[in-house]
Amino acid sequence: MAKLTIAEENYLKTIFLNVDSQQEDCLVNTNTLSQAMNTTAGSVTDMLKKLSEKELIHYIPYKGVNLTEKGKKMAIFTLRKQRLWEYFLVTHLKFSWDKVHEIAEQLEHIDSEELIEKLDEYLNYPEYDPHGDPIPNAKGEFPQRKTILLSDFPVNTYNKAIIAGVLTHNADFLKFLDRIGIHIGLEIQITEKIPFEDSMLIQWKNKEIIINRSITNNILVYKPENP
Amino acid sequence: MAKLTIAEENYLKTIFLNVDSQQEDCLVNTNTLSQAMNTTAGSVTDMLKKLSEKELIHYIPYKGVNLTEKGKKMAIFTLRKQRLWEYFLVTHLKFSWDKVHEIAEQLEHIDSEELIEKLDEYLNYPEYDPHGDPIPNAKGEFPQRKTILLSDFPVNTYNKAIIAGVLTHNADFLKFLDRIGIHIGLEIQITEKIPFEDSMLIQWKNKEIIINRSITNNILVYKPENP
DNA sequence: AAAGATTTTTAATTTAAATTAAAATATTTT
DNA sequence: AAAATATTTTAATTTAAATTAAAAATCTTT
Repeated sequence: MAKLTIAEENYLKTIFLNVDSQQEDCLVNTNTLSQAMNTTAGSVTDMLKKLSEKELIHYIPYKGVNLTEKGKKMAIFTLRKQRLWEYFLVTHLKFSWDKVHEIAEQLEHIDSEELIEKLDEYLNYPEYDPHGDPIPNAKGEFPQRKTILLSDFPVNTYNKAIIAGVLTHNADFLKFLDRIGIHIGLEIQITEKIPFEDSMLIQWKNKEIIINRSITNNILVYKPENP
Repeated sequence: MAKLTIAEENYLKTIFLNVDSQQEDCLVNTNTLSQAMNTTAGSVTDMLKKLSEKELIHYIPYKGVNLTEKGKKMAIFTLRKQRLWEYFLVTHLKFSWDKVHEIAEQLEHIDSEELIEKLDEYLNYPEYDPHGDPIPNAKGEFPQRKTILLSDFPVNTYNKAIIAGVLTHNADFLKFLDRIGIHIGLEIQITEKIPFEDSMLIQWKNKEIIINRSITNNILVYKPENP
């Protein structure tokens, strides 16, 4: 695998995360990247030219970018590193899930495939990181799981769900979830949808709370195996 | 603690390692540093000016450098990080001691005190790394132990020694030690000194070998508690 | 103590990445 | 479809670090 600079790895990762979710040949535009990476459009254009030179992206000026197969491979490997480190930090070093982001951002750029494969083995090949994000395996394959947004959960047809992950890693949001007791793996019951702010009434054990769309739009869930 | 660049941390660490062993107000010179760091004298001078600006070193042009208290603190913290990571790589991820150097060189620059303190706790506060180098604690204090070079061991007065550490981390040297079965903690018996190449006859269990000065000059030993 | 050798510093360049402001191109609105 | 607005690119600077070659200082030798 060719060696990339830290900035290059970060760009590829960000492009991957902004293109993946959407349709086939969708392009990410310059501004989206400059915002996601907290930099300016000018800096982004500069870097896009370099990445295009190296055949890591398909770049159409004024239109946007896409990853090449090579670029996608690198982006997925960076994600793999990031998520394995996050898993290690939370499960072994006892970091809280709202604090691991910055540290994993640094650790993910350590350049050693052997390190990552040994770390993966040591951690016993986890499939999901502490935020519920899938960890690609050494071949770059993601584990499959059908999840939906809590906000899209069909209350009428069914009403039990298990928390699978979160869409934002914003520290305040994560601390808020800690505070109310929501964590990955928790089984909740969705009792009612309330029009005001698209709120939902959810409950588990002896708890019953109302959360609005700013919460439900950021939580992924799946249906339990045995209803 | 003020934040340093990777290059700055490396310079401080190298100065520390080249000044520490010798007398009180010894100075390291530019050329020593350029060789130790695989760079040119010109680059070193540039960096020395910056470090001096930041009051991390005492720099006397044409004479050499020394660390200030502040610089020493930073250098020791960098060593702490490097050695804790080496310990982790060998004891937990099962790396061999000849392979950890490059990776630890990268890991030591991850910027998070909390990470290091949690790692230290997780590792159960080890005092020596896999090469036998002392790991400073969170206060910057080194464990104390009286070791001597195997080549200086007084064969006549006493003849048992325990391997404490190695002075070079050269991979071929370490693999050689693996090959002949010498490892940290091994108790050996020093049977004889032989003038040719300052060789020594050493033995343990059913093994008996002769090693010359290029080996004995790079091995640290100490005397067993109960002779 | 002067000549020659070695070491150090200075100064001019190079590279990767970021920033800013101006110019060019798209998109949206009327 | 032209005008107004958004976005994107270009070009000129900035910063950290490294390199190279020339100039300056120091050390060694006689």
